[in-house]
Amino acid sequence: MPTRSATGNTLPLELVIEKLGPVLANASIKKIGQNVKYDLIVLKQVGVEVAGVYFDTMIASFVLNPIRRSHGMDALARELLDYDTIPISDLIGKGKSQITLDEVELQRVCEYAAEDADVTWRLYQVLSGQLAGSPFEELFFKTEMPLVEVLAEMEHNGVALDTDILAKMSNTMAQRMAELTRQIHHLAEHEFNIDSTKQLANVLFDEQGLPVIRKTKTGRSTDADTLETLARTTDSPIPPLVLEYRELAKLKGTYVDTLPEMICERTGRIHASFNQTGAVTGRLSSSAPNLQNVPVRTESGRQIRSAFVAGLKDHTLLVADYSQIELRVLAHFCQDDKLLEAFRTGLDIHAFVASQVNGVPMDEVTKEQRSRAKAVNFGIIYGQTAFGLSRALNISRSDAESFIAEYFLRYPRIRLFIDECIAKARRTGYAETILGRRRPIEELHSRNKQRVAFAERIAVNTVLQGSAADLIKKAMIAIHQAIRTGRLKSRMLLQVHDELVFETPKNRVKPDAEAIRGMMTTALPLGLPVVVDIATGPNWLESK
DNA sequence: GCTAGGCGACA
DNA sequence: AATTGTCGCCTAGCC
Repeated sequence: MPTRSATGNTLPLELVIEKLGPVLANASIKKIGQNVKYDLIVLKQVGVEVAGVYFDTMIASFVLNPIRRSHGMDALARELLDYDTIPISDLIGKGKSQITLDEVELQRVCEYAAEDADVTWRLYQVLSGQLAGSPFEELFFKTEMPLVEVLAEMEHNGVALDTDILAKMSNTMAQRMAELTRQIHHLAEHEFNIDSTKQLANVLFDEQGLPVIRKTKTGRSTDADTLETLARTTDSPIPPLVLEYRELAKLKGTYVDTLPEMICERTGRIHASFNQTGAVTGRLSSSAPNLQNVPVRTESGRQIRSAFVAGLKDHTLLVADYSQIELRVLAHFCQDDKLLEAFRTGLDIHAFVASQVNGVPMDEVTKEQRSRAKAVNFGIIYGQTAFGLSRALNISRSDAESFIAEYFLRYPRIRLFIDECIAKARRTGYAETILGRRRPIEELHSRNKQRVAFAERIAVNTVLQGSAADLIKKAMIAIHQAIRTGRLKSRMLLQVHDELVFETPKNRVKPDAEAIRGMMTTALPLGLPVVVDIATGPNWLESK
């Protein structure tokens, strides 16, 4: 049964369904136009390109458009289209050839959307039959599909930005960068482009005669690690200046000067895209702009968060984040008694592990011991080796080895879980999350040892990262439902993997916070406490 | 204009 | 070789 696409070309249904499997397994398909404004761009591209390059994307919109329709999202799409006239051409202009939409083209885009919705609605009905009773039923019908609407609403809500704060930061940073530039050029005894790693390497390693620490694929590394080593081990004054310059350049270029340009004229807010299949593990991704990597680690970076504000009168931002969620998921899967016990009694998990591994009481754990335990805890999630740990902690490899050995001695069931993840992936060809989301993993049978090791790390990490993603998606759907029924007065603005940001009426903070906490902690039954920390404040910095 | 590489922001 | 998953800025080099 061939299905007519938006462009009038034929697309065999069998092919569509064949394609859908990997989407559900969240394989290699990178782009799904699941958000309204992006969908329309995609349709425009499909109209221009036909089902070639943009094939995968088109499939995705086939699946997702009808859901929007069934939830009355078409009005939302029209509303967004209105103000997205300019961003559409902007976005296309970014990577593709420049296209400016005039009135006529805009009309055509709308027609494509309508026609596509008709076709995909029929397709969806067929797919429903295909998927009913399949292993993907819960994941597809109860999670990913309902989430489409949640994401559409989040994108529609947008987040308010205080541009005055950023403008002031920009000025301060520009001054400091000019001063750093002057100093660096003076020390190098000539001007050069500090942003160019190639030119910087020439200055540092050729002209200044500093030792090469590490090589990249094409040259000599000048990354932060390298510059820190140079700052520590040589008496050249240049590396620390470059480090400071780099930090400022990154913040200014990526956030401080760029975010204000992304403000929608009509709404006065930033409407990022939350991409539903942007990550192979089942996590969301965010783009245009990416609001999932807004700085928080360094003090100057953190300040950028103060520009994200509650944009409605008598509202506050409310931030709810899962505490140690991936470690809790690990505890859920491996059922290690000591780990479960630690979470059930609400202990500081890193300090607890440190006390176990070092054989000292909890209250005698040093900062050093705790931070090592923390690094190992994260390392487990990433499939770390002794070499990797030694580098991360700046300790000897043998120390790292003995620490890891001691760790697995204390937590044998974690070792068992890791081995089972790998064995299962080898047997079935995929890693599987708590909701049955699958990620195909091919390289476990490779003859290349390095690739096998990589595949093994993926096999473990995907289960943990993906299950945590499943959990928060479930929570988002529940919360969205409560918002729809009016039980909650908050609006969902952002998702940052283990964190949700809301805009909440000030007089509703208490009831909404408790309801949100309740839905986040019970989104899926893990068999151990799930802890959610909640904070409020006038901006994203002070809500912590 | 487009792409690859280096780098670095986040969980 | 050496810890998972993303997005995006900037440069350099090719067309």
